[in-house]
Amino acid sequence: MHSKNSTSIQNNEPERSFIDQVRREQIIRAAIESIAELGYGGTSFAKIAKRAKISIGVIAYHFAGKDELINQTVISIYAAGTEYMLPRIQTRKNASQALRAYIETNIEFIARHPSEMLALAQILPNFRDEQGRLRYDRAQEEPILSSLEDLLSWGQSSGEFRAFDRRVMAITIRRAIDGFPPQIKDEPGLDVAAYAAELASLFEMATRK
Amino acid sequence: MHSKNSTSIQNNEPERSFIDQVRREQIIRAAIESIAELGYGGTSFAKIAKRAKISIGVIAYHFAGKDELINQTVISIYAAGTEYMLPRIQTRKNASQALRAYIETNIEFIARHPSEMLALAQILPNFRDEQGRLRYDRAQEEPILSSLEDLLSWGQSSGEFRAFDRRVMAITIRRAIDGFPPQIKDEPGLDVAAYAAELASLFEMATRK
Amino acid sequence: MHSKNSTSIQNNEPERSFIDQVRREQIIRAAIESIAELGYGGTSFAKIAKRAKISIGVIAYHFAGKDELINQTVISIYAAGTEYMLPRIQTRKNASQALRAYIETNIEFIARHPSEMLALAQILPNFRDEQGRLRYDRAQEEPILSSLEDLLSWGQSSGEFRAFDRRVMAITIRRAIDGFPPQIKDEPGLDVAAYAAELASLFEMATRK
Amino acid sequence: MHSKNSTSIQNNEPERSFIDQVRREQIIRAAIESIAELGYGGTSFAKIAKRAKISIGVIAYHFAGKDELINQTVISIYAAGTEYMLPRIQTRKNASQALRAYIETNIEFIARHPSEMLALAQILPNFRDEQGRLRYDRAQEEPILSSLEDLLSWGQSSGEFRAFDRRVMAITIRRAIDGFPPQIKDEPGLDVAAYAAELASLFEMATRK
DNA sequence: GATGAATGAGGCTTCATTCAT
DNA sequence: AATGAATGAAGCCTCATTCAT
Repeated sequence: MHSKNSTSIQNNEPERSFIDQVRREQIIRAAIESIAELGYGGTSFAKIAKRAKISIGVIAYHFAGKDELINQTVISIYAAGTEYMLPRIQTRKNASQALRAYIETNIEFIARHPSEMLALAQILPNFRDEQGRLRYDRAQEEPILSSLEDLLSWGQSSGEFRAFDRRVMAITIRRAIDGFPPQIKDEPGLDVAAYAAELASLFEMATRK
Repeated sequence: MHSKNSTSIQNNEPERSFIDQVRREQIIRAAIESIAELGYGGTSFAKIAKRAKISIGVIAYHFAGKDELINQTVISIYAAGTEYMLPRIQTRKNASQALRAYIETNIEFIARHPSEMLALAQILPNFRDEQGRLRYDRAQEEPILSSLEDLLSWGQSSGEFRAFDRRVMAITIRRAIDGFPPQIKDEPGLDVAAYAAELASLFEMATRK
Repeated sequence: MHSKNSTSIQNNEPERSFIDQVRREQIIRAAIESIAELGYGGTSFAKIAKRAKISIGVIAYHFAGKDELINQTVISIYAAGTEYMLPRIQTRKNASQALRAYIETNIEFIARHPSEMLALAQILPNFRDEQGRLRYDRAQEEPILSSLEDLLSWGQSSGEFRAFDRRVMAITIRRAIDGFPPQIKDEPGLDVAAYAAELASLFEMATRK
Repeated sequence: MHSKNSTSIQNNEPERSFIDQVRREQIIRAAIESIAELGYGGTSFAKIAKRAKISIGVIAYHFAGKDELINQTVISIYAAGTEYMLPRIQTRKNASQALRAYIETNIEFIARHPSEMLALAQILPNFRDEQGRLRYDRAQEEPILSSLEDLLSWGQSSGEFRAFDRRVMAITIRRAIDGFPPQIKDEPGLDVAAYAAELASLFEMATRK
């Protein structure tokens, strides 16, 4: 098995057998849960294997190494997020509505996938190469910020939004969203819809003319 | 040496010789730099010792263990932050001014102490006990959030601020601030004052009536 | 499949299907190339399988284990060597000519089969049993040395050669030949015929009366 | 401890404590014996540690890694060889005597240090880097061959030796010497002096006019 | 006939910690 | 006050082998 396809998003993936796919998903699931619960540093092949009730060697058989496992985990989470959010955000009448949808949909997704998002929040600032450089640095976040800035740009040119610095606004929105996973974990009974609405209103005030 | 300060009741800090204090600060400094550069997981006693040009044993001698070293590092950073920010934030005429000062002062401090804040951003979500529970969880952040909510409450009762959920607003402000360290690291030439002003304006719009 | 050939008594080789033979040769070829390039320790079933573009399991299916694969590889190389050299060495008029032919033919064969000989030079001193004893020790080389000593003996009794210790001479000749594979690998443009002639002359001087 | 100084012969070595030196020598000795007995591939930190009656971690403490241990082992063996042989070979009246001394001294040294030489014969063709390239390739042997060629050159210009290819002769002499360790191991009762004398005579015949 | 899947042993390395000096 | 030395646990990874399909 194996075959790292690293950080690239392209589809160099070799065809995989059904059983291989199932195992990989099972392992990724166990990895997500372990990282969400014990943190990135607290997660090891041994812990993942125990959680998935398989032997350690199975992980090494299905993934080329720790790097590939983590990478695939990130890809898997991003894919789930995109699949969920894309149709809910696109095709809005105006920028104001689109921004509200963007924020609310993100918060909803987080509330539905708290483990995934906690895991992601652990992996992103901890996953590094041998020299200690972050594997997912600001450059990786660029497309996310860019598309958000496009949305803000739309609102400004349409006259809905005031003249703010789009980059600062985009970053602030992202940080508000990214900060939600620990929130929901700490307070599981939280009214998610209300939180999302409050956050959307906050940025509506912050952006409007 | 050794002795966690939690054991001493009266003073909360055992008397330390001058040389001991110097060594501790030297080690904490090296720890901060290593964590900022290599991350929490990439930092070990060995790396800290090499950076401080001392033997590994010295660390074990001056700190009871890894936990105490990290704890003292956090305390040291918080102390520096409080010392810097407290006089600059207090004694403001109105809540609106106070909020602006709060945000700008925080951003300024981060820009002046990027390593400390990067280290803190690494420690907080990674420092765990044997069971995997975060040592610094939401509960530890409570006082910070509370005092910020007090500020917001002041603005609301004075009529300066609109009726928003104070907790959501406080969290969003904190996340905006906490997200700045990687920002300044990635883009060292960034105009900090402008960024701070923009952020302050953003939340001024978001809070005002 | 499987079945070490040592178990079959009569034939010393169980009947093999055509496809089985082809596969075995393919695997042995890949093994030779891998060992020649990466060394004995750097070669594994995984590396061989990748080079032969087959799955690891195939090797296990066609060979009872690593031992049998290596054994068959050695046998295959020896067979090729014998087939090449035997007709070129036998039936010489005198011992002096025979010795020259022996040396030159050996060097020629090595130059034509550098991978095989490099692999052999890796296997012989590394292939061991569970107790760490060499599978191919001095005893295995005995027939080769003996036949060479016979040649030397012939020259001494015919009066062509002086009275030297035949064993020491035989070993020295073999080591001169065995040392050639890395030579040719390091310097591919080497004039092989000249090297062989020089070596033959060297031992002509060393043996003649 | 640690501090690799790799393949370089220079003395970048940091000062070492007495106890550290003793441990390093002890570990190197155990490594030599293990490699001589079980081969390069059969030797591991675990085997070395058991032989030296220390824990595995001790090896990791005193050597930066496997590479440094093997490197230091080679250096140690070469140093012993040079120390033994240099005074016995230098200052000879003529080239013929010098060549005889060279061969006999080498053989004597091997007979006195069979484990070292067997270990060396294992390490040289097996010690490789991550890409599979030999750490000690032909280039490393160059100085040895060169000094031997110088000796041969001396004999040719003095009129003692005939006009042969010095490189081929030098290589053949080296291979004759390098082939001796397994010889003496296989036949411990061997008359070393006789073997050495026979070999010296062989090359005397091969070189003389 | 052939393969993908799984396993357990063993490899080297890093780590925090303890201890004698 | 400081350090060098040692340790055992745990980490990831590679390997030859076995087994069910």
